[in-house]
Amino acid sequence: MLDKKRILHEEETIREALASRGQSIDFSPIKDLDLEISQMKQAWEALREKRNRLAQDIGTKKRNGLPTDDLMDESRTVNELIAKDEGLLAALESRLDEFLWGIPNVPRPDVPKGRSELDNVTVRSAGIPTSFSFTPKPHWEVGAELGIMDTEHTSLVSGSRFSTLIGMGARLERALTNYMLDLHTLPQHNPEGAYKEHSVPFLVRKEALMGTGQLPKFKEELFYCPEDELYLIPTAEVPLTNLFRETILDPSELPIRMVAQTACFRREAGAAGRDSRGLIRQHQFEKVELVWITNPETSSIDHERLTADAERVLSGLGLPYRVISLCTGDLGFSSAKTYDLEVWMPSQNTYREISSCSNFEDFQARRAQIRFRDPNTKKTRFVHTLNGSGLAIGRTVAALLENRQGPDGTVRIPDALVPYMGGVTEISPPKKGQK
RNA sequence: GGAGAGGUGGCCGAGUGGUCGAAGGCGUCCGCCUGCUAAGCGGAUGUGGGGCUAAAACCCCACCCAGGGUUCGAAUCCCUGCCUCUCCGCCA
Repeated sequence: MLDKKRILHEEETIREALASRGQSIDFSPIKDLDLEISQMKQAWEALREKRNRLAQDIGTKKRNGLPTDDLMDESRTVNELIAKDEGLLAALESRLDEFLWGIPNVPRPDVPKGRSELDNVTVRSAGIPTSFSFTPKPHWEVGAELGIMDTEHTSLVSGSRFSTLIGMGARLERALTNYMLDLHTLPQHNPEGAYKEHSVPFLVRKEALMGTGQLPKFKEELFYCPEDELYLIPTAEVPLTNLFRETILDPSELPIRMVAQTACFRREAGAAGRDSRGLIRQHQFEKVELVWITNPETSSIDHERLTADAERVLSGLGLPYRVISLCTGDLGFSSAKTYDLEVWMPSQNTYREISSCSNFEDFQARRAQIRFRDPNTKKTRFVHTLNGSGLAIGRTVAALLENRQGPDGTVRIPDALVPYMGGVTEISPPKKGQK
């Protein structure tokens, strides 16, 4: 959520900034509503003051045994006016809220301008696209031939966009999870500062999703359990960030670095037909998520650090990737700046997103009321929040199967992962007659 | 699922209809005292909004889990919801 005052004071700047992400928003309703609300509120407050006075006077008189009927009548009249104002105020405020909660974040000035993903800018790349002496297969074929991945039978169980990893496939997923968590949590891997591991709920309330920005606008993307009014998390960002909702932090606690491995659940409404095969776009996938709660003064540098932390996972696994800066038109609703990490996918002969690292500045903090006390002014300020995948596990499995496949279908395990695989260095196709 | 208890400021905790934004304690901050530390003494110390202001001081409104209700007046009474705890049952 944007600061209402900022909208009123820098209307033109913000209007232009939002236009750069393809949103044309007319702020005049906000101006009108705000004026109307503040006038009405002042009137309402004056009435409350009057009622408070009357109630006090009645108390005093009663104690002294004096009559109070006239004051009580007056108070009743005032109360009617108050009730009337309150009804009007509530209606106005909910209209203003609806407006404010639906406005996306303002891009940072250093975000490249553009209309769509075609205008995203490659910031750097690492490794070179894997070359093969044969035609590389898509990961679902590699996985099926290795007997480590199933979708056919799984669809009978859960429908489309679900899969089952089996044997070494499941082991690979577990190894990746542990590898990533170690990389982020162990001090020897993290000279800049280790992440604290969290194990969080997968079901959350509406308020948490409002806080991080998935609601109210993107309800159709979420799985929902109406009986209990709980939503399945689309990312660990939601429980992690909201862990600090409605808190005032001491600046010495910042930055807070958290990591959590969770399943993530997404309905993928509107993605019909896209990436329908394989592990790229599933209703449920594992992800290791990094979250920072940090100081506004350092959030920009912190964003670079967080991105570098996610990159270390890819380079550690020897996967070719590139970092792109999302242009204004491709930026997510809550984000002020986003780097996507894209891994090379040989079967598609292109890079595919495997991590998204964003700086939300105070957008989520304002929604979730996460603040800290500024030691200089002694006043509360909103923190900045950052998060990024470190990494999406399913997509990492896919990338490894594709980039490290051999002509006979054998997949070599990266050195860094071998200890986590119990010493296994490769996954080979089952011999004929075996399964 | 059944029975009961409870949710008050950073924390503990008092407060059952009016002078309560809330006693007392702890913590924190400032000052005094002190060779240093501790103790001691004095003072300050919630959040949001509005008015006034150069800025403060100051004044007003709201907030004692949330939402309703009763009342001239609610932290206090009633209802609903949420959450926590205890016991029983069930269960990974």
